[in-house]
Amino acid sequence: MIRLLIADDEDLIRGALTALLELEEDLTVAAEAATSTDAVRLAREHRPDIAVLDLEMPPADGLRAAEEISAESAIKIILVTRHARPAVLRRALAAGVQGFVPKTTPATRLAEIIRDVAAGRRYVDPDIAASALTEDDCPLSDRELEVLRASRTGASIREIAAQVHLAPGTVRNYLSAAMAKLGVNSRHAAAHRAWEQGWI
Amino acid sequence: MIRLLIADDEDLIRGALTALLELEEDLTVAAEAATSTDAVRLAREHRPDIAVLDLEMPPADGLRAAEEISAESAIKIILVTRHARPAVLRRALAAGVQGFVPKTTPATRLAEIIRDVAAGRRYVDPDIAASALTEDDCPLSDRELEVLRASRTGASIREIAAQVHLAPGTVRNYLSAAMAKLGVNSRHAAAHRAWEQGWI
DNA sequence: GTGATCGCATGACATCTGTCATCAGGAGAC
DNA sequence: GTCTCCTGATGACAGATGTCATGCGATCAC
Repeated sequence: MIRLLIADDEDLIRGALTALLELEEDLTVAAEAATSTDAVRLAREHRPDIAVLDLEMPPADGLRAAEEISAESAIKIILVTRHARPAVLRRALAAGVQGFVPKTTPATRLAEIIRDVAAGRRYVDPDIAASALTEDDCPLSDRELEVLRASRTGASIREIAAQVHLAPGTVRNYLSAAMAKLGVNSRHAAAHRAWEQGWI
Repeated sequence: MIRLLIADDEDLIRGALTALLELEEDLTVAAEAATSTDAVRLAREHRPDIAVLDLEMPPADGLRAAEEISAESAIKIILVTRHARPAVLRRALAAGVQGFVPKTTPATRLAEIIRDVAAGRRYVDPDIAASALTEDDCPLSDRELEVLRASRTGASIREIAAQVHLAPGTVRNYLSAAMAKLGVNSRHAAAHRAWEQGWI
């Protein structure tokens, strides 16, 4: 019997996933978590074989939870995400996850993937993997990503500067560099583009 | 037996919901749709008792599908959404839906809600309904919403003007008015705020 | 040591944005 | 008819933003 931890912030989805997986003879849901912190705690308490984590989960995202769980245990991790971009996959693999499943995967496949991972194999969505190999990597530096992230809410240069503890002029330089790299001419367009690509 | 149409663009979620609902003795899933256009078509073909539609669904959103379905048939509609804001609820009720269910609803409740709606009652998430009654309505005019919508991707005034077929100066006026109403001082912050509120 | 590179900052300049006052043409109200 | 709204448009102005050249210190290779 493969024991699972299911983590998703949306009760409806989490419950539906649990129902789906409990239909399988060899799978059982040992615990459910609605937040990334709960996921880490419940993984520690219940020691499931596999943790199925949603990527989009407050307060820290599922990636952070995945890092923590795999750092302190041998629990295998399958990351489920709506925002399946090559960049996200890269980050997920770096965090030590064994499975990467976009929400566009047919529901019937999920149980098979779980069994695969339980058997020690890895699973990565083939489409995403293919794009990850061909697509360009993120050309932005850490600082550039940081200021772009801060500008997503429409903040002014001054506000961004305060947030990242830099001089306003410096912020403008980073934004300018990012805009040039992304081929746009406003930081808002740059932030939008970077978000689309899964870079921030 | 209550016959259902399930529409959600994410295969995994749709399949999980189907599994969840098929567990109930008196419910059966007659059709599944992955797009809003498919939802309309399958509703016409299969004549389910109730259509369970995800709000966030390409190409037109679930609201549009809900309008079309309820315009041409007596099929009852339950709208499921991640982005449950009072403004969205208002629009949903105007579109003629019988049930409004945020994805934070416990999975165990969904079947009960479906039975309620099938019995001719309405269901609206109580929290959202309460906020809808107390919270301020959207203060923005149609034009203001239109230009804000167009500015979400970080477009320049000139690009927005081209999109909405107005003079650049006029666009600036509308944006300025919207910014004043929302208490911010950049159109990007205004667009972000309006999006947060579910107005665009 | 020297030199190269990198991260952070500054200042000058042209352009874009946001604000505001104003105007022209319709649509209704009376 | 006149008067009043409303939508769309224009122009002027201040301030914010994007671009670019430059400076300064720390680090690293040699």
